[in-house]
Amino acid sequence: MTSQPLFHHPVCLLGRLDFHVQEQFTKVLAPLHLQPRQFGLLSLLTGSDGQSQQQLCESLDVHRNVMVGLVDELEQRELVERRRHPGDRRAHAVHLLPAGRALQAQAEQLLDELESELLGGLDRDEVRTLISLLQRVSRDAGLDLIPHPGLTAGAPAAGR
Amino acid sequence: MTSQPLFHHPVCLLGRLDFHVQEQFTKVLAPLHLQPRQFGLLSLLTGSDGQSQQQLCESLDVHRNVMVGLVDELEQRELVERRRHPGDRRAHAVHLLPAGRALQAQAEQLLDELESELLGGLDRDEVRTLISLLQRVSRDAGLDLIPHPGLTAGAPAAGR
DNA sequence: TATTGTTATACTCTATAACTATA
DNA sequence: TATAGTTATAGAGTATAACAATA
Repeated sequence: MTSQPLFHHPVCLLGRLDFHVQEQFTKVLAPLHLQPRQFGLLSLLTGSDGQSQQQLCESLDVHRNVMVGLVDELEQRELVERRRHPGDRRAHAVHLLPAGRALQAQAEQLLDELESELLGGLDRDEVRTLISLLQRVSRDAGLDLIPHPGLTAGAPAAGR
Repeated sequence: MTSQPLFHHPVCLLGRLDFHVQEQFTKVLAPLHLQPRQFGLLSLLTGSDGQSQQQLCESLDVHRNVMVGLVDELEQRELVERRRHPGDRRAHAVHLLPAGRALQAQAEQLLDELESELLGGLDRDEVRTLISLLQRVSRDAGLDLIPHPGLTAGAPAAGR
């Protein structure tokens, strides 16, 4: 036993790396007063504005009570706005405001820089390989990486 | 924008996958009444018995107050034992008891099975590549994967 | 003076349940 | 009856500080 057996386990390796990465991610976003999940929320809206809180919950994998607080804070800061949902009067349609779009772009740039640092030791092909392998494992585990409606089965599966 | 932009980010992809993986890991260990960190603790002792709580803290990346509780429970279950530390009377030397060694082996087998499931969609080379890439990124980030003393620099670096 | 282990306290996060208004 | 959003409450988990024994 010359080297640490614990981190021969992919599960442990993944756990330790992710812990560090999420910590860095949180630190990078802190000056923008954004939590990672709030960044995720803004990013989802960038892709498809006006989703209900329930839809956002499923994509972000948080409970709906938590979503209330996330949207509350973003709405107070006028980054996001609750409007009437067309077609379901129980639901709110969450819309991105200009300041929210701008902040998301800013955050995304910081994230890109962080990822450049984290993956700086790998070349382009290795980065592509790593992402592709993580995506495959995720999909095999049944995680929705493309939570858009209407893509139930046989989706185009970009880059696999 | 046809596919979800959030999970093009390695940081988000890693986070979501790890969340799922750690959840599965926790479920798999539950019948043994072991938390992932307790498994980690037992595994560290398997590699090198009699470490101080402080040493275990650094390897597992938990605070020393948390370690007290982890060892407490394992000691109550007679999986582990606190003995006098030779050379430092402030410290405790944590030793693995036979039942602890047996339980660790059992847990490790369950973990191996989980990993086979999780990585079942990849072939041998792909698994090796994934682990190797994760290890490189971890090392580049300064994470100690081989926390053994005396291996400060120029370690053999298995599989890199 | 610094460090190991320990305990107590406060704070954050999360999970559960209940409620309302709609469907 | 079931669902979207909200609120309140309790529990788990975490971080901070303080303490005794030893270095």
